[in-house]
Amino acid sequence: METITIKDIARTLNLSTSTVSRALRNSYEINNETKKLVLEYAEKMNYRPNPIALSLRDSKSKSIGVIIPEIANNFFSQLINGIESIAYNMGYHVVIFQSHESYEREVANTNYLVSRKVDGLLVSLSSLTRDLTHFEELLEKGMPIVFIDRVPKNIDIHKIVVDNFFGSYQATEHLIKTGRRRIAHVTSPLYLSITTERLAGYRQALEDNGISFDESYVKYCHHGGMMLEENETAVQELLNLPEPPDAIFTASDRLTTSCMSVLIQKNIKIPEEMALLGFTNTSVAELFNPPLTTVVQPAIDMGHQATELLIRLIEHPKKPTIFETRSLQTSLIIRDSTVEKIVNA
Amino acid sequence: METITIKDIARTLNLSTSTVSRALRNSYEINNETKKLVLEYAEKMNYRPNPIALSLRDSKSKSIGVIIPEIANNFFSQLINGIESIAYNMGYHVVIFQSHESYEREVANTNYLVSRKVDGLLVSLSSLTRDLTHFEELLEKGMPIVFIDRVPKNIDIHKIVVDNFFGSYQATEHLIKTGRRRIAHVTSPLYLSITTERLAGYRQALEDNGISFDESYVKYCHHGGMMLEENETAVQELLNLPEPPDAIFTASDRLTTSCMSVLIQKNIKIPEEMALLGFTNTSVAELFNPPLTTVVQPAIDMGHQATELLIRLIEHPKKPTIFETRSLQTSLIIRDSTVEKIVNA
DNA sequence: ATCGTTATCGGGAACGTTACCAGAAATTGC
DNA sequence: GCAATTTCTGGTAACGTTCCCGATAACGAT
Repeated sequence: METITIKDIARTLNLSTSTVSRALRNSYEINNETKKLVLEYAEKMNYRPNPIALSLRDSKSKSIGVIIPEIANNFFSQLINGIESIAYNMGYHVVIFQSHESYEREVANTNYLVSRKVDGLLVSLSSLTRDLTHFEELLEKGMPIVFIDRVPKNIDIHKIVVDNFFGSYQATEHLIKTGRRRIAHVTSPLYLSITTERLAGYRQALEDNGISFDESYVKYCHHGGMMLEENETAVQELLNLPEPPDAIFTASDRLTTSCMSVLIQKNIKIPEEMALLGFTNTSVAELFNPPLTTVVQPAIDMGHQATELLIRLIEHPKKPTIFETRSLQTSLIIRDSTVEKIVNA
Repeated sequence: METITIKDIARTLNLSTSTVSRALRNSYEINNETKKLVLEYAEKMNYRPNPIALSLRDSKSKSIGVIIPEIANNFFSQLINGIESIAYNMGYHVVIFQSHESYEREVANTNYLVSRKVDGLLVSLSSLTRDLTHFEELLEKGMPIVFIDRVPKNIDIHKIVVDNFFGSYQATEHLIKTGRRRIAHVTSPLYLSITTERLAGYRQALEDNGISFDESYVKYCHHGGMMLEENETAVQELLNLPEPPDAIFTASDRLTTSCMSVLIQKNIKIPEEMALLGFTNTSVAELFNPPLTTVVQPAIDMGHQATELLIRLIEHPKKPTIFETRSLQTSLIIRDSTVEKIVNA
């Protein structure tokens, strides 16, 4: 039962490949009986067009490439689910690559996907990506790209983001309203847009509430929480401060869980000694000890929107003048890690 | 800066495509100066061979397909990381597809990957897959396939599994030794091999310790924990028993967290009223309330072994007589969800 | 000088598909 | 009844690459 081709059909049916091809595409210029003949035989033989041949011919592949830092992270895996559901419905396939927060792998993945003739790219930057020429070149060639969440700064691009400023503002405000004054912020490297935006929201919330911003309360982790030691020292440095914080606000998924892990390990009571609140999409935040107050991003919806936009760009390649930015809302889910429970005396 | 082909090189260098092709492959029958000329020009123009054309020609793609239930699950995302690292080093690319525990999507993904000419397949069955003809056909055609974890029963195949019997036995024994007698088992559908093996280990441990097996303590969840309601009723039915269990042993990742979620929701104290122990690879089990005792599978190593085996099968297509089964060990990590803490009086 | 070798290169086919260009047969119009 | 049109089908090139088969020249060897 080898795979059957148009040539095979043509041979057994005594037709030319052109005729078979057109019959299969239901072309108007083919006799109905011939069509029926071909279609039935193709059906019987379980004919499937060879996508490789099609790709080679049309240099397009009906597939979109996804480059993300890592899939073992609920935000990104939910994002992928959002991407897949739309792509699937619109007849596109999704090819996923992880950069593992490495610039080199991001570049390698990009090159490979391009040579594989993906029709478009969905990208969330690695935390170590500072140089963007690999994407800029593609953009100039006209490759449709939509960036998600971790988007480049200072380039005109299509992007799907959340209102990081507000999400961060709201979170910080919540901490202030629940009585915290010395709020630390553990975040990603400054050259990522999400970092500056979240930092700005945090800072604004502090200042709007009469708390002066203190740079020593801000820690930047370059590996996005992938290296526990980095996180550990960040937290330790915070604890060593003359006035250690009474709350930590973490800016990304990994950072949040690894900070919590460090706090537990150091036997610091949450929320009594230290409130904890973080950006994360973990599905099990309510199982944590204590259940974790989180800023969650609409990952699935972001995937939907990004994919819709990308496929629109692919199928209607217009003048690339208007770059679209869609900004979605985060939601703050309050649980026990920021609110002291009233213990019965 | 369009992509450059062998033809382009041939034209500008006044050579034939054959010569250029051979020069690039460093063939012996090409003059060293010509070689140098071609190689330097190719380098300068950043020539990259078109993998699509190569695939079409050789009907192989230097890529392997992965079909798993879902990536938003730590076991599978760790598995993927294991797969990727080996594949990457051996020059293969990895194409990931999710079945979302749906038989239809598993079949669709399989067909697509085959038409995309992947050189081999790594598969972990969906929980709703009972018919295996889509894989059996491929096997007969000689497609290299290695199954992982959720493997078919009653077929001769290559597979990487864990010693489910022992993992389960050990877990159940731990529950017994910590004083539990009425141990429930929440698991996947019976037609999955992991289900019967884990069930057998559970049963054996009970009987070896003088506890008779009671079918009413076993609940099968067909959607692998994807549907919370199914889980909820399972737990509720256990609680409604004349003698409700004092421990629940869950057999898979999703099942474990969703059971815990139900228990918390019903305000049942863990481990005092109910011990909980489950198969899961979640990286945050220690953050849970209480920290969760888990049976963890060596997911990354399983990915390594499966990929090594698969690539060996791809590159050395021998007689398919000897089917290899590699069985790895699980490890029981004891935390508070099964051990009552001594509370200060 | 003729022939077999060696070194070096080009031509063409093939992988599976579609699009363009023709051409034959059938049908229409007058 | 003949030209014009419609209806249907076939041939071929092209996408990028490799490989098989020849071809050409130079070079000794006989």
